[in-house]
Amino acid sequence: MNISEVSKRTGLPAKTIRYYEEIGLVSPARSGNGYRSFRDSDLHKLAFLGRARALGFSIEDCRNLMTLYEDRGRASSDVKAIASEHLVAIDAKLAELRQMRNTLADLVSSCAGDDRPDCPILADLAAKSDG
Amino acid sequence: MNISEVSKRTGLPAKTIRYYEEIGLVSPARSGNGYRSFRDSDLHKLAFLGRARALGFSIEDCRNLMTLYEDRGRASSDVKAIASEHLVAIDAKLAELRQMRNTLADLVSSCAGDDRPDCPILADLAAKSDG
DNA sequence: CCTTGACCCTCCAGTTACTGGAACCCTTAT
DNA sequence: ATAAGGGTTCCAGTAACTGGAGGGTCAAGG
Repeated sequence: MNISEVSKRTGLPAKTIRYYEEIGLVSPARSGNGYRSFRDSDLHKLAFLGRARALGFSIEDCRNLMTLYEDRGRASSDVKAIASEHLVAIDAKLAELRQMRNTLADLVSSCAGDDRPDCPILADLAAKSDG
Repeated sequence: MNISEVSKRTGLPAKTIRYYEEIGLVSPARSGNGYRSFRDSDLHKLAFLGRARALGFSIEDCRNLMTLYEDRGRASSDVKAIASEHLVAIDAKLAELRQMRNTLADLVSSCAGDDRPDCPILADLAAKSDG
């Protein structure tokens, strides 16, 4: 299977697939002309990676998850540990974003948005808290 | 005022302040010994930048906001446009993160997390949807 | 046989917003 | 003289790709 077919089936850009090979996440065979020749197992791996990435796992997390996936003697606690840590990070990010969103939404709604210069958004950004 | 004092007052790392100078966001004077010599206006600008960055605005947004801030003839609509666009982006990011969080939380809670290999997390990542 | 178009390849540079570190200068106190 | 604690520049690295140049390969059509 050539790269464009794999790209179509996994939803990953060909560039990304080449990149994943470069960093050792997959190792497709090569045919005589130098083209990458993907086996079903490669396709599988790439699909796995795509889903893990879609859940926000870092490449290193993905690498570790993949290793666990291929280790029949793994402990599910190792998988859960990675996922739980990621969940904590997501929650932190969410809290931060929500905070930003609230502040920003307040500012936006308080700004007239007309052709005059007065602007609570700029006023807030310029505010010195030290009185 | 030397850089460490500015760093202390703005909460920005000295490295970051130097970086902001490098990309033209501030232009502190120099004293005879080559040290950066920050005026109050520089401090002001840096504090402004720090707050804008804390709201998640990109450096380019910050640059534009700063320009508007210094333009007495600005229209508040221009400021509002930048902020609104950013708000939309934040909302999109929030939606994406929430989705990830929900899926991930489900997976985490369904995993025993013991020393056995069976793991719904890996099962989900490996799932082929094409039946 | 030649060309055209759709593939594929490698390699290099750029993205975002810093951060770490090396190597070195300035100032003040001991 | 030296040591501590500032400051300086410049280079490299981070995360995960993405874009583009320059160039082979392959199948079909004339």
